[in-house]
This record gives sequence, C-alpha cells and structure tokens, in this order.
Amino acid sequence: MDNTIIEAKEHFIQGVIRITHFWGFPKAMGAIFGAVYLSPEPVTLDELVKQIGVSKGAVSTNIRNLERLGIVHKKLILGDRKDYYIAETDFWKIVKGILREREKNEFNHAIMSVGESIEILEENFDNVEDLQTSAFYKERMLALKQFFDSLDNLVATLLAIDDLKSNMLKKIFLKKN
Amino acid sequence: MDNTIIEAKEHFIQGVIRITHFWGFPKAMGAIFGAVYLSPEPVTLDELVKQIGVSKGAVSTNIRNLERLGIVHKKLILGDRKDYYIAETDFWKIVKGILREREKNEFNHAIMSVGESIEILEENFDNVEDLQTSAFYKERMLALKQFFDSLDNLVATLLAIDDLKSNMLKKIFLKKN
DNA sequence: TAGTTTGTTTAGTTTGAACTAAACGTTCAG
DNA sequence: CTGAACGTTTAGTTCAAACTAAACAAACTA
Repeated sequence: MDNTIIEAKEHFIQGVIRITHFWGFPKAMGAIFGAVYLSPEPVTLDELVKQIGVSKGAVSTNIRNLERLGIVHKKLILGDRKDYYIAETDFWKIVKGILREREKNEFNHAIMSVGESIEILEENFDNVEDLQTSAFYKERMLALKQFFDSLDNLVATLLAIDDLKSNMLKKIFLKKN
Repeated sequence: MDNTIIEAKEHFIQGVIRITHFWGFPKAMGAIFGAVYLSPEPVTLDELVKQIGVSKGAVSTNIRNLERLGIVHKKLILGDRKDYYIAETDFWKIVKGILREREKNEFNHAIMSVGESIEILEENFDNVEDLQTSAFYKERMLALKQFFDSLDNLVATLLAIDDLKSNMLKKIFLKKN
C-alpha cells in the first residue's frame, strides 16, 4: 500500500484511540473500530490481529463489546466459518447505542441508589433525633433524584424520537434503515 | 449523629462514588462531592479528610478539579485561613461545566486529528497509487468529521442557549443565578 | 476418527491512574 | 524570629483494568 495511505490511516486510528480512551473505553477498542471503519471489505478477527498487533484474546473481547453496543456488526458469509465485521457508519446510532447501554446499566442503578437513601431517611423518620439535618439531607437527595429523573426522561425521549423517526421513514419509503 | 442519618449519608455517597467512577472520574472525587453536597455548612479540607478517610493530598487535588469544573465552590471567610467549600446545587450547570471542559480539551483535538488525517490524503493526492482506497478513506474520514462538527455545534448551542437563558433571567428578575 | 481452523476463556502479567506519606512553601500569631 | 496551621507538591506505592499467551471448545474436513 502507499505510504501516504498508511500514514493517513495510522494517524486517523491514533485519533480514534485517543477519543475512545478519553471516554473511558479501552484503547484497543478504539484501534479495532478504527481499523474496521477504514476497511472497504468486511474484516476478520485474525486480520485485525495482524493489522493492529494486539492479541487474539483482546480483539475477541473488545469486538464483542463493540458489537454489543452496535458499533460494529457481524457479517456471516455462507460456507465460511470466520466472523466478518463491518463498521456502523451512522454515528448518531452509535451514540444512541451507547446511551441506551449506559441507561440500562449504571443509570438506573444511580437513580435507585438515591431513592434508597431517601427511603432510609423516611422509614426511620420517627427515630431520628436531628430533624434539621434529616430534612436537609432529604431535600438535597430529592433534588438530585429530580435531576436524575429529568435526565432519564431526556435520554428516553431522545431514544424514542429517534426510533419513531426511523419507523416513520421505514413506513414512508418501505426501506430498511 | 443518628445512625439513620449516618446510614443514609453513607448509602448516598456510595451511589455518588459509583456514578462518578462509571463516568471516568476518580472515586475519591465522588466521595468528596457527596460529602460537600450533604453538608449544611461549608466544609474545610481537613474536615473532608476526617469524614471520608482519604489523604490530605488526595482531597487537595480532587477538590481542585471539582472546583475547576464548577462542581464545588470555594468560599473564603474573613480572618480565617482555611478554605471552605460548598456544593453547586444546579446540576444542569454542572453538566454544562463538564461539557465545556471536555469540549475545550479532547474534543477539539479529536476534530483536528481527523482533519489532519484527511489533509495527509489530500496533500499527497498525486503520489497515491491506490486511488480507490484513498477515495474510500477520505469519504469515511469526512463522514466522521461531519459528525464531530455537528456534535460540536450541538454542544456549543446548548451552552449558548443556557448562557442566554440565564442572562435573560438575570435581566428580567434582577437576580443573581 | 484425527486434525484444522476458528473464536472464547482463563491464569498470569503489565500498566497507568489514583492514592498515601511526607516534605515543602506560605501565611499568620505571638 | 519561631512555631503552628494551612494547602500543595513530590516520590513512591497500590490496585484495578486491560492486555498476553496459551489452553480450550466447537465446528467443520478429510
């Protein structure tokens, strides 16, 4: 391959690695996505191992996570036991996928956790000596809970709008997205 | 203090720690914010050391970052050499602060990085042998750049709207936010 | 059936961020 | 000026997450 093309590719992938790392994802994950994204043809696991020089195990686990988030897609070819991967090119969809995942996991936990803290105060309301502090805590906790609920709503709305939009388009154009 | 209040506080702080950690911030940072947020009075550094049991150095560095992001505020009291801290209670403002920070740092770097990759391809356009691959790379890189630009715009708009709103409110109600 | 080719899992290692302990610099009081 | 009370910085340590190497499992081939 041309040196220019190789250089451009590597510089690009370095950039992707940096972003993904910054947002708390493993560096290898970024490298893998970069490589898949810049591949004109579907890529295999071993191809990725060769291209970016990390172990097979690392590619296996990372690409599984990428797929779970909808950032890459598996493409199976008949009569071929290899898994081929292609990149999702709709970045808003990628963002949506990540939001949905985080929503599902940590976000609800956070909301619950705050709710539980409030409950602890409420359940033992009678036994509390320091009423003023108790009231203050409850007020602050409720404020945070309210914020979480708003955020939750916001994200849910964004996801819903997007789904709705894509469903409408499907109906209108009779076309898969 | 009541056991109930202590329990509620600790449960709450555990929740905050988990969220902050999940979003890629140090755990101590979450604990510190939690403690400041649940304090009816401004808190000192040494008070935090005592309350959450991390070293003075850790509290010092973490609270500095919290302040930089606008998540807590320093409050100086006349004739007292201690620094007192209070929590920002407007969570949308907190989000705004974090967005602004990330915007400033990594986000622009990412946009630039992709731009540079495209430039590498364009500058050496004449020397490139594999025109098809070059064109494909350019297309994909441009697509990502476009997405980043949109995102950049979106964030900038959100920040601007919020500033505008708060300025308008200030003018209308002659009240500090 | 044994032997390949593939992806996954596991045990152990590496790495880097976040922490601790302690030295340090300032500022103030006496 | 000396010592105490602060917050900050630094050198070194800890720990969890991510990686490697290699064993493994599954699916096909001959």
